[in-house]
Amino acid sequence: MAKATSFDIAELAGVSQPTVSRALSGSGTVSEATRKRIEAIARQLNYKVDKNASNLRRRHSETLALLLFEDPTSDESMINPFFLSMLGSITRTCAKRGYDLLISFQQMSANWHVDYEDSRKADGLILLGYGDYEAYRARIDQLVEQGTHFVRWGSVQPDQPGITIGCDNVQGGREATCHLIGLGRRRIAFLGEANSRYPEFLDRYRGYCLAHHDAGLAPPPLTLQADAITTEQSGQDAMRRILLRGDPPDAVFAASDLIAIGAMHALAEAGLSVPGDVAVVGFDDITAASLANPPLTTVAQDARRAGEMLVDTLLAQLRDETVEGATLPARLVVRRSTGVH
Amino acid sequence: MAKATSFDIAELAGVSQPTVSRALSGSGTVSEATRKRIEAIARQLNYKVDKNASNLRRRHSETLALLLFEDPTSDESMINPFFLSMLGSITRTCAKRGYDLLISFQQMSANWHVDYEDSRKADGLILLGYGDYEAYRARIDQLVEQGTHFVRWGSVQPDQPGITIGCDNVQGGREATCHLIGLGRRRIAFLGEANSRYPEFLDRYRGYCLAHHDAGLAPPPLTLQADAITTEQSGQDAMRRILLRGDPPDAVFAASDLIAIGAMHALAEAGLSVPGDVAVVGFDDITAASLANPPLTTVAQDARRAGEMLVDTLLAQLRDETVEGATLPARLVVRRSTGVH
DNA sequence: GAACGTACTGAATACGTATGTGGCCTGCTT
DNA sequence: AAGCAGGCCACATACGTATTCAGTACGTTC
Repeated sequence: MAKATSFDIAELAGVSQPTVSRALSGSGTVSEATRKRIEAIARQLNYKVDKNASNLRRRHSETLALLLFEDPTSDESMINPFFLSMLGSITRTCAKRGYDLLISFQQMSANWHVDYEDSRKADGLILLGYGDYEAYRARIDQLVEQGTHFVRWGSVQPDQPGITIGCDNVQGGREATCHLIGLGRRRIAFLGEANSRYPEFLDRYRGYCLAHHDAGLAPPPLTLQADAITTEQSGQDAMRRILLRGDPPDAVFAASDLIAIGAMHALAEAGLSVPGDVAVVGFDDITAASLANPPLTTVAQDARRAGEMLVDTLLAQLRDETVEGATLPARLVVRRSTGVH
Repeated sequence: MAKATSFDIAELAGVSQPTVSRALSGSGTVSEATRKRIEAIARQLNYKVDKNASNLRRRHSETLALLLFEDPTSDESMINPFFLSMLGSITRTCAKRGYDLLISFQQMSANWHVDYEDSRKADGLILLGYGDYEAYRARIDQLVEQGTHFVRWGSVQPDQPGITIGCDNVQGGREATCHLIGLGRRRIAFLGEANSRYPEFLDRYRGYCLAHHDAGLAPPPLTLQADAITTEQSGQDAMRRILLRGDPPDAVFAASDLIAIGAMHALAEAGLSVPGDVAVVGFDDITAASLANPPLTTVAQDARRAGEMLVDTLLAQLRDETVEGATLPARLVVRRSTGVH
């Protein structure tokens, strides 16, 4: 049986096709009686508006596209857990607003930027992805230039093109470090790239430095810092390197939970206890943080709120409202890895 | 600047619109010279085929929809980690095959079933969701009746409507339990609903019983079984209940990793060591399993393979090929929670 | 009773692409 | 020289909906 069209309904109802369209979209001025009749027939025929035809005519798709980039180096099956938790919030917010969500995991090398809005598959784009901002800056510039509607999750910087929403990584790093200082720790290591490739990490590192300053302490020495990307293995390696330098730290602030968990493994290897010898704080509050042993103190980003804001900001932009980026507060979640019950 | 259409290109190239369409779709008989010319102009105008118009005309959308249901009871922000890992594989496979992916997290109460294919937003559906099969059986029947194209991940049963792909939960449960028996454990608890609401859990329970039979042991007593759904809290509660019955087990086979991790917390509370006093095995091999302390022995489902099979089976179905469900093997991953290094 | 507003509906058309059909041209066969 | 095949292309049209415009019928007002 072929799919029912609005013409089929029109014929059965003894009206014209436009009347059917008006009756079902609710907006038109259609008498109550004919509307009831049309709706009944539509239900009976299991009629659904053809989205393609409708989108073509109305020139938008009621669909957003979520583009998740990854470092080309990361394991193919592995997705950053924090983004996954945001995914839930984004899909739910889209559903609430009546939008569909297209999803795509892109390597940054692919030229995703030419696709979704240009081909009218989506009305706007949500860009998600840690990482090497400079590497895709050119593509973002292109999006701005083309007038593509998009929002981005990431580190909020003053001179960025486009709309960016992110959490306050500086404040998060500051609170985490402040917490450790408050516990009497004075040799606090930082694990995570402290250069400009990962703006989030850089901000967290700056918060770490600021906390030292706040407390009137000397800036932490570079011997207490080691580069790591956000994998468990990388965190473990970084921790090992610091321990090899001798004179171990009494606390660790890791730029992500995965790094922190890797670091805890390295500490266990070295016979150091957590939090007895070394207190550990992570960042992100992924599921595994509360499941770790001991449960990991961490800085939580509000994934639900973040997803909502991304969607709602993008929708506002589609309505041609003036929108701007935002910074969400980070929240310290204290668990046993810093020795507090 | 308005978007370029195939007419614009046609005019600039001095040909008709159909020729542009044929040149760009590659299929038509267009001379090499004009094709090159058209392609150059298209690139210059940043032309992209309008998907809505194209889909309308061709009557399919090159898009699949992934519908993820959840128990209405589960926490809104929490998504089963195993499905998240499958998500990565599904999106990537879709991308490889040239399909887009729509995603939606549905409560089972919503009437998702009326939507995606009927409105031509997607050519087919992938249904993902643990859980109470009976509760949405009626909807699946309706999908079959309507001739909707879909595949489902779940427990493979003989009399099911539609195409189902799943992992061999019986074999997985059998191997896990066999592993524990091989370690000399004889009082092996099972955590997870052993009734029919969750067919996967039921299968794992059957594997657990079969392993006892294989080894010539008596069927395990019901005092060693406790119901749990797949959350950490529920696992912890279930383990506590069993411990309260006295005469603690020397091993635990949990129907999911989250349950197992909860159980380990309960064991730690009770002062029992893992694996010394009690060996623990989970199911799913979620990320947190390897991060747990001690790292959790578990039964891995091959998420990458599963995602590929779901997509490819669905695509074959769309090509009107005869397809059938399949069962993927499960693989035991031994870690320290069962005391083996 | 004429003029007019109101409430509803139908005819026509546009959205942008893909494809069936038929025509023109060139080059070749007999 | 007539016919024929094949390569290349244009014309016309279909896909299913949303919207503009114009019309009809009816009630209202003076």
